[in-house]
Amino acid sequence: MRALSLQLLSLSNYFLVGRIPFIMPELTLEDIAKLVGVHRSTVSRVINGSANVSPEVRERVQEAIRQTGYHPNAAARSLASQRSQMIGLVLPHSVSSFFTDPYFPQLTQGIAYGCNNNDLTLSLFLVGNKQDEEKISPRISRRGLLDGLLVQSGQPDDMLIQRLIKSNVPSLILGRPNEPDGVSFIDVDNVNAAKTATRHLLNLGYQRIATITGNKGSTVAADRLTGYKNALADAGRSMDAALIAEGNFTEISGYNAMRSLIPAKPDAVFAASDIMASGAMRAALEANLRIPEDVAFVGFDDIPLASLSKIQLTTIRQPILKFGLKAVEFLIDLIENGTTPARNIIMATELVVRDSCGAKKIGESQTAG
Amino acid sequence: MRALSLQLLSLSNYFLVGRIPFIMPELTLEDIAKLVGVHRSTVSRVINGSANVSPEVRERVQEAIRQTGYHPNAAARSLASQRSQMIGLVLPHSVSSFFTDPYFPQLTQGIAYGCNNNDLTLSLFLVGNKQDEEKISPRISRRGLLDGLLVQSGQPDDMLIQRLIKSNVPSLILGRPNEPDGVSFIDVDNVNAAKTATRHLLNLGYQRIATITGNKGSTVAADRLTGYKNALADAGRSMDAALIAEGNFTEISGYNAMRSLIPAKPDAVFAASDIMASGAMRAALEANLRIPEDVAFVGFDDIPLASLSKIQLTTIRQPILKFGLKAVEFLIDLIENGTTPARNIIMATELVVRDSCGAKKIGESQTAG
DNA sequence: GTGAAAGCGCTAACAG
DNA sequence: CTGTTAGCGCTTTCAC
Repeated sequence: MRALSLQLLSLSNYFLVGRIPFIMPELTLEDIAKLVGVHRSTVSRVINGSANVSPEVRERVQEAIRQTGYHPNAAARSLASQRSQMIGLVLPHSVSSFFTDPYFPQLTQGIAYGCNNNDLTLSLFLVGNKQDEEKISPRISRRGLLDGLLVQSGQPDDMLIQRLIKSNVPSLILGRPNEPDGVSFIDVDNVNAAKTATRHLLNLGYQRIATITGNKGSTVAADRLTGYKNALADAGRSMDAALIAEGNFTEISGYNAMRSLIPAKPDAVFAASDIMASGAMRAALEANLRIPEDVAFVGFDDIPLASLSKIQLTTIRQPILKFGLKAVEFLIDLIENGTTPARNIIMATELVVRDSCGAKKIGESQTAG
Repeated sequence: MRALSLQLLSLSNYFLVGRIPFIMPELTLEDIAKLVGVHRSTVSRVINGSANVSPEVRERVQEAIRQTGYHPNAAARSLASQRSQMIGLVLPHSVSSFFTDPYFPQLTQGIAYGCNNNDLTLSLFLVGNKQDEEKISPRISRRGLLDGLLVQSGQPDDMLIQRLIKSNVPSLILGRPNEPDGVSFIDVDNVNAAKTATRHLLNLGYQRIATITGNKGSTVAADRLTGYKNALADAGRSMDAALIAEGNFTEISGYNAMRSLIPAKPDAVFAASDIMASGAMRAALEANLRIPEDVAFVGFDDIPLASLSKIQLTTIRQPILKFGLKAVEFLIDLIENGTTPARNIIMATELVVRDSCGAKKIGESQTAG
């Protein structure tokens, strides 16, 4: 150990050690190599876990790295290896509900954990406005920066997505894309989930089941509406346009949608997100409607609020965290094994029955009766 | 344009164009240079906005770049310039309330927008567990990856923070650090904000003002508690330990804290976060206490929920988005002008009066009387 | 199993 | 104003 320190003094970076004693010198591979008495490439081999190094040399190199606190330079490594070990997460402007709905934070968390598990660095691109789009797009397309891209699916008019997909870097779309031709994506089974939710209401005996949809144009919203319609059709029910209201995945839009729905006297509502369900329930309560006696609710997402609010929300649980982890693994696969042909993964969801749908009360009365 | 395409064919990357017609060739500076008929460094100059280029050449180069869709290689640029144009945002494990509280998502958004404004790329490091810490730390310290670091202040036992600060890359702590020696930070004026909140309750005539604190050990929690105590002391009130309950910035902790507080019969509560205030109000309602008649509430943060819930919350508004933008600018300053001596920025907050504190009702009755 | 040599694609003095 | 010349610190054949 003493010998090591002395040798350090003879390195090119010595003066740094001398002048600013508490700051680590900016060591290079070459420095470590000299220290150990081997060639640069041997040190590189042990760092990269190559098999062709004798155990004895390997140990000495590792010891030197430990002692000196050496870290390889990321830029140099990227340049030489043509791999940055970095992936990007792109959230288009159209998902501006970004941080009002807990969905995206949780998704981001899942992706971040996925990156941790795989020794990847995550870059976050949040598009705030049209200007941002112009500035972000070249940053993302710059070669040598990102090994792969996770792109959140948004509105059809998001040109950004189209541009990025064509940018040569392996991409995976989060959510069903508007134009799914030739691009891989990962999604949850929104159609079946919404169908399950609606059928649950149907099974409970509700007659006038309304729905509050997400932004028209987004594939999530479309798929959940399809599920709702399918359930009704399967049950032989007719569709009533007065029972379909459009929201945009915000609380206030759920509130407004519910107010527009009330005249049509729904006895149950399937909302395409918990946040909207929450707004809708607020509107119902304000109108002196009892939940679930006068009007029952089922949401979508299973955000924390769903189980915390006074009237606990029956909802569809999305495996958001798992979704993020899976997305990272899928992208890695795409990077390593090529993006063609395009593939996709559809993940299952789960119905969580709580109070707002009235199942428990109905169950009780049935037991009582 | 046609001439350009023909010339392109003679470049080293031509075969790529030939085989995979729809994929852009991996152009280099050299390719653009040959195309225009100038030297590589001239192209570099126009890309980097150097003044020393004749307008005519500049225009020709820019045209070629536009036509070819050339983007400089990020790794090569970082390596040569010793600047990556990337900063990191590190969220230690101790802020695991990360995505249950809208605070952090909003902060992240502010920082992301700050990066957009300054042509910076943002890397996100979310520490999920102790293992992550070991894996993330070397990634962050790798030279050549990050120009600077934004580190969220957390618990005193977060060794990660200490390690990062010493890692040689310019760092800025978000929130008052536990050991502020020699490191720059940016924070909101928690002490004064909490004092303002408490004084507001005092001025309204409440006699038994309780507080729900954040995690013991975090500086935010400590500062807000100090503000509460200061306000009481300034008003000549004695401190009652039974009126201080500890939470941890989660909804459920606010709920539990309130339940433990109820026997002490507080007539007002200052909660150190809106989320906790929300949990506390839930507990109060459950105990058949009216808000604000039986017990008044003031929160902290001004999250969207505060103005959306049935009983609108009086709270302290933090300029979270602005805070994030400011943090990025501060960090840039630190990167460009050095980190010593350490400096800090303290941002002001604002009291937002709504229904939960009873000010309006008291105002009405005063007006009436 | 290890060393030598050749770049990865760019920036940045330095001449001229 | 532009070209030349060195690298930045690493990976990766290729010999031996």
